[in-house]
Amino acid sequence: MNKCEQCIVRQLSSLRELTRDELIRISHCKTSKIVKRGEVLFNEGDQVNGVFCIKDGVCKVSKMSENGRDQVIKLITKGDLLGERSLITGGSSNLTARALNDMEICFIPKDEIVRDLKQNNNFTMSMLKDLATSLRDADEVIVDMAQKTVKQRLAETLIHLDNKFPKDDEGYIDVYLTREDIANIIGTATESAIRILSDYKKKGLINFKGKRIIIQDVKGLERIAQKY
Amino acid sequence: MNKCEQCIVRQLSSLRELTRDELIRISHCKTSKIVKRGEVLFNEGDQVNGVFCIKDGVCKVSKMSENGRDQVIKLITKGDLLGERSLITGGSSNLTARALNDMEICFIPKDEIVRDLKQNNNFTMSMLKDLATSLRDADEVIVDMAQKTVKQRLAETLIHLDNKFPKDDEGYIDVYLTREDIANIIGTATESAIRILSDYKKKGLINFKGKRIIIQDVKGLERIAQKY
DNA sequence: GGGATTCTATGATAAATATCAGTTTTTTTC
DNA sequence: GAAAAAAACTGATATTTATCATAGAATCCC
Repeated sequence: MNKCEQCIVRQLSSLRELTRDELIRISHCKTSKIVKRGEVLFNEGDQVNGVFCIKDGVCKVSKMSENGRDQVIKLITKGDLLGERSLITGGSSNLTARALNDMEICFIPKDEIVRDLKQNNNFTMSMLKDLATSLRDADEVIVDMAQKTVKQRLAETLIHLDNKFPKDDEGYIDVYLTREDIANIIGTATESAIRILSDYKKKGLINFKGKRIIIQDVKGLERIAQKY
Repeated sequence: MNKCEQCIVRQLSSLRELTRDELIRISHCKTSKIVKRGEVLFNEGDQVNGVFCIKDGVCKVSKMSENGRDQVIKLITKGDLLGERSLITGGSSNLTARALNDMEICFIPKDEIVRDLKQNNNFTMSMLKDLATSLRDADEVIVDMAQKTVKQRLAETLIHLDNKFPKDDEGYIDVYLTREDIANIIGTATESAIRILSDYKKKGLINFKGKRIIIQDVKGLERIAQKY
């Protein structure tokens, strides 16, 4: 069994507020798991009876729209927590999580987390701060979705991906997204996303080989994302 | 000075978790205020050094998009809290709040709330639950903005307004929104909102006299909002 | 390693939505 | 209560985006 103490997730998430004793207890009840690319961590409507710690890999968290298209709400990556919101609201998940590549995760049962939330106010406060920040980010997304064009949103998403993910040896953004995934992040038709990507490539803003994308002109993309 | 104990806001918000003693302390440091229609409670970028309790009236909370259009994120009404998120994240507000009609509000200084958050875990947990629920709602909004047509979003907004606000003697929804406000809720041009409203009126789904709107066929609106 | 499948790409067209211009109506203000 | 300002409305047109159809490229899978 791996120690939680040195875990990357502990360093980056609210779990850093747990005391040594609490951490030891968590260490003993957590379970580790490998999730293969394409596999589902949980589905919309599932009861999520705990919190996932992402030790490695990336997953997309999405929600099915009433008209049958999937909307990617966020990408969860190494060091992140997943499922804490459903745990707090108590009900089943409103979102689906699916692995984009092979993942290494731990699962902490609900009761253990709830116990710590009730007893360790620093932990609760840190969680509160995280949620408040997420809400602020959500406001941004809502404004962008409502007011910006598809071209602007794609430019923004490319910048966002460039910031969030590491680069491989040649500088390509290290995340496995199909064109459909990208379209589902910005909320457009796959064909539209493809067309705009090709256009940005032609203009020298980006380059790509298949799914491997590299940003060549961040300033240019920023100009598109901001200027109307 | 009004007692906080019987206040509507206390009944409907996380403040219900405060103990009698905490409430008495809050009672003594809060300030009451009248805000006239059109006045701003706080602007994007302002330091909001406390929490607003809405005793009466309605305000719109919006955010300016980079292309210069205002997006209404939510409507805040009688019984709601306002400003707690900025308080928790610590920084300045990312949103602007403006009164839609005359309002009666109380203001509780930041330090008092923070003190209670640190000492009363029930209060913190309740706040945590509220934020988690708001995040879930935000997910819904993001999906709708990204995937639904303007017609669908307007239908949805009308249903939403019908649920959220009381009705006057004749059954009209009791909220003062211009056509531009409505357009800024659904994220479209004012002219588009006007056209679709007229269309819905012609189809007998709604009726309106000026800003006073009445829903005549909820089922019909639901069908539009859901079916693609 | 070759067939099946999924993914990417492109053109043609249709549909949705924004913009611009101008008019009428309502609301505010003095 | 009249003038000014703001809001609501309508038509014409341009732009954006989705849809449909089809073909080539990459990937998966025995």
